[in-house]
Amino acid sequence: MIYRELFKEYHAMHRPYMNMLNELLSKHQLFSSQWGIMRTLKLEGPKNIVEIASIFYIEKPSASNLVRKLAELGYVEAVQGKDKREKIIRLTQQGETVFTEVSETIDAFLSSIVEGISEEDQRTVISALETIRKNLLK
Amino acid sequence: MIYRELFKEYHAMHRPYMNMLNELLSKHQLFSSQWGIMRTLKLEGPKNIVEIASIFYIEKPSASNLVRKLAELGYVEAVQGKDKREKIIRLTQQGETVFTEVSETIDAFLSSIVEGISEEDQRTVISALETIRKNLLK
DNA sequence: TTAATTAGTTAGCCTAACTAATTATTTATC
DNA sequence: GATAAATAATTAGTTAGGCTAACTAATTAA
Repeated sequence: MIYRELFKEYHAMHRPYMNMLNELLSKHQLFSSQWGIMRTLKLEGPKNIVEIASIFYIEKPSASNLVRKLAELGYVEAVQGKDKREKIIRLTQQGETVFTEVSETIDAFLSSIVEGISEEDQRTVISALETIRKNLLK
Repeated sequence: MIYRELFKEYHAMHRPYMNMLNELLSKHQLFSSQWGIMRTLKLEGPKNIVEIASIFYIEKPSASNLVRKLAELGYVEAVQGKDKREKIIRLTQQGETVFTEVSETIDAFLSSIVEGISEEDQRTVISALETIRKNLLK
């Protein structure tokens, strides 16, 4: 029954975490969902809408909307692929610059909130969360 | 930089988890936020709106709304305290019954998704999440 | 007694998701 | 090669689940 406590603590930390994350991102007119997309585009390269939806386990219209907002901010742009229906989304130059800036803020924030957790324990957490996700998807 | 991976995995599992949880709860017209309140009232006894807001790190109007919806479902009721402004919220008889029923479903679900994670590792995760929450709140 | 505080609600806003239906294009089938 | 089926993306409309500002009613402090 220890898992009860696990998910209780999970829910307890979620809102304070999201609130703080969004507060930090708001200085750049960003929200966590949009930031997630920027991070993915930076680390994994350009992606189309279907790919973005699948990476974040959201529906296409949700992904499409988030990308539209990022494009309005000037942080991403679409290039047409071979397939004329497809929009390949990538960071703009401005997006790259903002990413670098925000990345520092977020890194400082994240490293501050894991203070007191050993690297070994962090690895255990990663592996546990991964197991949970995989159990959910099967 | 291992914390980057930790929060990446955190976000990756969050949506599949919430989707499944809400799907299970929907059979009883419940959502995860409402379920959280029912669980708290069951395990910790009656609470007023301010206490509920503080436990879930949400604002008073948000707590008030969630309680109103639970009351409309007939799962909770308010009794007046000594202070006439105060509403002390508790589970109704129907709420108790539903809690027991749903609890079984949710327990089965949660235990299925932690399959493959040792109890020791689960304790490590709990302790890590708790550390993060406390770092966030200081 | 009056001012400040507190509990709760109402109204209106926003993010972040969803489904259903539509358009444009590509791929598969006959 | 024509047509049917599938796919990429969008539009329109809905919802949960938060938020702030402003309010009423009751309590506490000055």
